Parts: sequence; structure tokens; C-alpha cells
Amino acid sequence: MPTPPPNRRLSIRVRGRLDLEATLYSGQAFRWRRTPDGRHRGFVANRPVEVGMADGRLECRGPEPPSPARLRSYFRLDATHDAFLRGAPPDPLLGNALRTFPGLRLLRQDPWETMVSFVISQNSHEAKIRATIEALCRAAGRPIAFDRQTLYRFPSAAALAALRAAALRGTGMGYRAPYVRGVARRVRDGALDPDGLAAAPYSDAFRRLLELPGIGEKVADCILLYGCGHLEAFPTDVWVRRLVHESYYRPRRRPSHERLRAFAWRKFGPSAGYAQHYLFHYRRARGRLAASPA
DNA sequence: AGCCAGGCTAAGA
DNA sequence: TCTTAGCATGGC
Repeated sequence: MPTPPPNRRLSIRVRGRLDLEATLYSGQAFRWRRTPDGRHRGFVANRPVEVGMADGRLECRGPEPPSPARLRSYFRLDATHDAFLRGAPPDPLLGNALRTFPGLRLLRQDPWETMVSFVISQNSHEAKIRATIEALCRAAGRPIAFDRQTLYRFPSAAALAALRAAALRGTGMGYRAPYVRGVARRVRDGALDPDGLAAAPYSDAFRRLLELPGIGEKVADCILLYGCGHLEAFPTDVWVRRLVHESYYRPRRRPSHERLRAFAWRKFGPSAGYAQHYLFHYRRARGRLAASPA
């Protein structure tokens, strides 16, 4: 057996709170896994890392770890998180969510990986989404050794576009396979540049995403929020609709995405998407609690 | 063992 | 323009 490459370690000071458990498993990222000793393995900037908190610092380990600047960016270890907490509107439900998960941070993920991940996410569950994305990485991602195991990076657009149909379907993504292939082709051919979406105005980036197959309003907003730093993007999935219906207003008919977004901007301001993630996670955590036996 | 899931597309009104 | 059936899959 070949000797694994040596690992390098980084330690990064964290101002304010960072709740890795809530941040990594709240449905914004799909490639993290808990280790037996309470740490977490995943990818940052498509490089495998193991992360954990110790003495208020973020400890990071990996064969080719990303720079401290990339880690700070990924985990949003800057002023924007506290700015959101301080500037959040005085809403009772949001207040409960903020007090329950003050260290839940909105990640800054890779735009391309976020695009594909949320195309796969449509009409699926988190566990299934995670399994499908892992299978996709194994099918088309470049391998890299970490300790004794072989991990697979997230595939490039070119690699996904070149994947055979049978291999794509073999990941378990079902009817979404042509969507993923279509998106990969458009990106590979330069019809859309995922990295350009962050700099574009929200509404402009939103319209561009809607032109791609398998990307509707909800998925577009997830991409813009989790992958492109557009904090006003307000994804409305079944859980958000549920919670709006329970706690804010009950329209006669199913409100359009546009109407919900208008409501969210009025209610939560320019960081409505950040609020959305708190409400989404809080509502799902509460649902699991309520469903479990007392 | 069904139900449901971080929805989208296309067809029909 | 607004509704709605159909869609693949498998975790729970």
C-alpha cells in the first residue's frame, strides 16, 4: 500500500460563533460527513479537509488544504454574519431561530458545484441528494487520497458533459439526468459562466439561470444564495411555504414565488435569504423534534 | 409499504 | 397568463 501524502494543518481564529453542526448539515451543503470523533470531513474549494472547533478556533487538516483566506470565505468568518444578526428585523419566529442557532452561518460555496447540487435537489430529500452527489463525484470526479481513503472531487463541467448517459443515470438522479447534462454543456460551452453570477445584479443573474434546463425559480434562488453571495435571494421550497403559511399569512391559493419573495423582502429586508436559511433550518429541526417521541 | 421530498417542464385552459 | 399531471428515485 502506498504511503498516503502528509497532511497539513491550519488553525484559524473565529470571531463570534461558528456552529459547524448547524452550518454543515442544514441543507445548504451536501458533501460533509461527521467523523466518529465529532469532526467533519468535506471539501472546500474542491480540496478535501477535515474540520473541527477547538478553543474557539477552526482547526483544519488535509493533504492540500485551501488557503486561510479561502477557509474564511467559505465559512463566512467575516463581519457579514454578525452584521446580519445585529440587523435582523424584530420578528418573533426569526428571533427564536437566531437565538437557537446563533452560529449558523451561510456558506460561500462554489457556484458550479452549487448549480449542479440544487438541480439534483429538486423534488428529493437531503439524504438522497447527498447520496446522488457522492455517486456523481465517484463517477466523474478526480480522485485524491486523504489518509488511507480515496476521495473524489466534484466533477468539472467538461467531465460531466462527457459522462455517458448510462453512467449519469447510474448515480440515481433519475429524470434530472438530462438537466444535469444540459447545464454541464451550457457551462462547458461558455453559454453561462457560474463565476460571473456573483458580480451580476441579482435580477440579472436570476434571469440567466432560468434559461438553463432544470433550473426554475426556487433552484435559481438556492444557487444565488448559497453559491453566489446574493443574500436577497429567497428560495421557497415546501418547508418555507409551510412555515410562511403557519406563521405569517394564509393565502387562498398557493402563492407564486414572486409574491413570496416580495413578502420576504418587505418582512426581512435585503438579507431575506439569510433569514430564509435560519427559518428553514429552525422549522425542520422543530419538525424532527415534534415527530420524535417525548 | 406507501408517502414524500429544498420542483421543473410541458400541455391545456 | 395561470393551473396541473407526470416525472425517477429511494430514505424514512
